[in-house]
Amino acid sequence: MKRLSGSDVRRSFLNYFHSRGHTIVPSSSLVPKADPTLLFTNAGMVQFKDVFLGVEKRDYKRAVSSQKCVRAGGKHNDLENVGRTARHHTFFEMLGNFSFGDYFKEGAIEYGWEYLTVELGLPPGKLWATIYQDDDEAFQLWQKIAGLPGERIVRMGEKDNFWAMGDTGPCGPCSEIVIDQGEGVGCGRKECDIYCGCDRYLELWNLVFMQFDRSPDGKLTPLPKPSIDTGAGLERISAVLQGVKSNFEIDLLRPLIAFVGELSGNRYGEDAKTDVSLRVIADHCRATTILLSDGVLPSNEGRGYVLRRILRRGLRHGRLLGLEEPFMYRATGLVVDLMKDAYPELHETRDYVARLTLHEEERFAHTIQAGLSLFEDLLEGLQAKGQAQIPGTEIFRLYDTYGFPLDLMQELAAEQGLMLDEAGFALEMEGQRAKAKAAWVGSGEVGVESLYKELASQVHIRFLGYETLEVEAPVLALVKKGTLIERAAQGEEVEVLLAETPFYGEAGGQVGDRGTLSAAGFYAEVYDTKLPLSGLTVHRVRVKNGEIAKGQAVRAKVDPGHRQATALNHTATHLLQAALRQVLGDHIKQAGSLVAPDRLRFDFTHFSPMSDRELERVEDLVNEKVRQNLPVKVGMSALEEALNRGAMALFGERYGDVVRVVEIPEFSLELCGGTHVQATGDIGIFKVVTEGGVAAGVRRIEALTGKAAYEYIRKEEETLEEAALLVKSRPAELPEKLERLLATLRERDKEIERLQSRLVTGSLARLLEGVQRVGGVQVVAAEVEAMEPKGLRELADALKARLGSGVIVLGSAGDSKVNWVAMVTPDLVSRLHAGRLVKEVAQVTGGSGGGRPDLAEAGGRDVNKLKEALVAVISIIRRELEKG
RNA sequence: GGGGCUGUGGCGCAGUUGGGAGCGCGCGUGACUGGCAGUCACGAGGUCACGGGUUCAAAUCCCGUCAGCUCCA
Repeated sequence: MKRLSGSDVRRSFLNYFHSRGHTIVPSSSLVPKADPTLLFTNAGMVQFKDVFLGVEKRDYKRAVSSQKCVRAGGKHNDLENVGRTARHHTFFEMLGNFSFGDYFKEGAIEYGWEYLTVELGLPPGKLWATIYQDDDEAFQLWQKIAGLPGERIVRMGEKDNFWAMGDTGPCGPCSEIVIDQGEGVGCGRKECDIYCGCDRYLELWNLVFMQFDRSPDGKLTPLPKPSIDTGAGLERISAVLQGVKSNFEIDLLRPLIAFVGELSGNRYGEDAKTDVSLRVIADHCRATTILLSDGVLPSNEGRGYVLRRILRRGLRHGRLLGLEEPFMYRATGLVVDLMKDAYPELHETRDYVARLTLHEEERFAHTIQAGLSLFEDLLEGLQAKGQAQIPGTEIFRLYDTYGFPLDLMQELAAEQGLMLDEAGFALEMEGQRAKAKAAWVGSGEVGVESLYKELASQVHIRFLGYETLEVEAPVLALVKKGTLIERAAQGEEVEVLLAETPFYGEAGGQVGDRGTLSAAGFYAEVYDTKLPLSGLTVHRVRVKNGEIAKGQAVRAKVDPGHRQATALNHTATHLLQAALRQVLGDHIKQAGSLVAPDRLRFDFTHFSPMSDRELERVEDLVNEKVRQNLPVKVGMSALEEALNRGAMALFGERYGDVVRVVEIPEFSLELCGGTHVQATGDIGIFKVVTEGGVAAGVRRIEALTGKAAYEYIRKEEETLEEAALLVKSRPAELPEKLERLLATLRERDKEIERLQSRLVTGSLARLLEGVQRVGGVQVVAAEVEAMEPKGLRELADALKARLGSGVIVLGSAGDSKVNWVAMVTPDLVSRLHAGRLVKEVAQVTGGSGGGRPDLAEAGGRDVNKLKEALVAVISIIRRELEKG
């Protein structure tokens, strides 16, 4: 048996199969392209799914790869097990060889056996094979090729040894190669055998024999070209070769454990509890680093949420080890060093990954801090009431709203001798799940009309719009309100299908063309063009003159102005995306796009609002490219080749073998079916109008080009000039001028305040002279000069101080409004309520009010009734005093 | 896709039934002072995220927008 490092194993695997006619295919991203059903790439075959399905063709029939994989969330959820076992990981690498209709069972078993026993030198006597119960063919092959005795070939059921991609589609039996590590490994029980779940019998490699196609009714039909898909965990094989009992002790993981152990002052292997934490952190550091590097961002939903959970779980275990300061960001660099040979892209994103990890660590520390103080308050309250259990609703609130980790709560509660009402918590959680699920129903997709599907299968429409804007072609079909018709007359709105068309149907965010259809005695306006299915261009038409009939030849003419204006925006969109990637980073991906003749809208993935500076740099960069007047090159290319050259593809989009590529030399390369300008200079000016958020992690930019951009800038300029004119200034001096104006304004405000307080003291004497006595209580009821509630309050305060004891009611008339303030000194509040008093007074002036017993405010509308209301004050006070 | 929470001086936050915008730290000035956050006095600093609505009156209630946090899918 050879003793190989993880990197050596990886290399030897790729080389072994390469020298046997397999193409080495680089690992695909952890974010599966064109597969929205899958959260993360979780097996080597993911990137070959369409090849197995026959949808996609590649120029090789044998492939080998070492694939980055993540299992966390979804069907394969290993998250909670990670760290507690020797084998579970969130991130791992899967080695696999693949045959697409080339060699089958025999070849797969031959290669598998030879690689393990000859190349790696594993002892044949220790190897076993499991097969599917009915697969006699595999049984015989294992005997013949490997010379395995019958008792070391074990038949297993459907659950273990029958593999399927989904409920329907390719599937088949599989066969696992298992190594018996001897009695010293695993559970150690005498009766331990291959059916035991322990590590003594370790599954090394799964060979999948894809040989059936399962139809929706469950029937299996043999595939014409059976295929092979295999997968072997790199970590497992390395563990066996390095003679260690756990995946975590191999050279790819051990340095991480050592690093974290050193940071926290823990030695691996000394304490079972801290060992779990060390393993968790080592694993989660790998997952975090690689997920971030592949463009996943921590967020509160989807993939990003899984990443956040992994990262935070790592941090939680860091705290258990006593690491309270950020530390994971330091470990990401080590991950890069351990893995960069195999995955060079890690190197490029090194700093970015560390930065983001640190950011997320700080954010989590913040969350914990906030949660801790809330939790302490909660405990205090409960202990005061003598409760020994924390209610589930409270736990849920902390968890749900503030993200406070459940296990941390358990820990803290236990310290205080308190219990958690976990059943109650589970109930709340269930309610939340049910709500989310219920909301999910009903948001179904809109299906393509069946008529279109039928038409698409019958006709083939050639699109000529890239080369020409004018074509003469016969009418294939006319559709009105979802049904086929024979003819359409003047005034009717119908959908027209032509045998050939220069019209671009709405696709890839670019709006459909407009134009005209005409023939002798017939004329119609095309107001929109749709592409409900690939290759099915539908013209939406309003018949202006004459009649159109099926079979008739018409002249189809695209509105060139509309097309050109749209092209400007489309090319500009490509420039924008490239510029965003250059300024903000490679995590920028298109998340939506609208290309219209009058504007463009671009949605992209980014974690925070763009700063003014960033926006400026993006806009500058695009305009620079416009001025360089770069040629826009459009060509066809093999999908593979285009992707290898780094072409931007749309997430979730399926592409054919041959794709259209739009290139702006040394700046932008995208797969795109849209129409573009000849050279970037045609765009003229590029101007961003808005930047904002649409969803978590998605930003939106709206921008203008060409004439629209020019007009926009001109309009801004006019507004500025107008504003400058208003303050008798010029645009360039406007900010300075406004600053001065604001300063004087502030001065004035203060001046007014000063004057008002002088007014207060001035009117004080007059008001004090007018003190009346009602039943032995001093009363001031007076009108004062126009004053806001604030001024009135101050005046009343001053009066109150002078009076010592008494009641004050002040009214002040504004333009069409009366303001009232009433005060009652503390010694009188038991007999008089300022709120009730002022309310009644204000009602005389057609308003209302209220407030505290000692201070109240009110307002009214009828300025002329002010005097009358003041007279009423006296009688109201008299009445109230007599009552009490 | 569906919930919950938050947004108030530079920072951290309080603000009760709608009725006087506050606290701590920081900042400025002055005086005092041998200290571990020196002490005291005075002062500057606010679009209560933004926009509507209700009301005599909104930081407070209602609706919307933006931003952030957080849970579920």
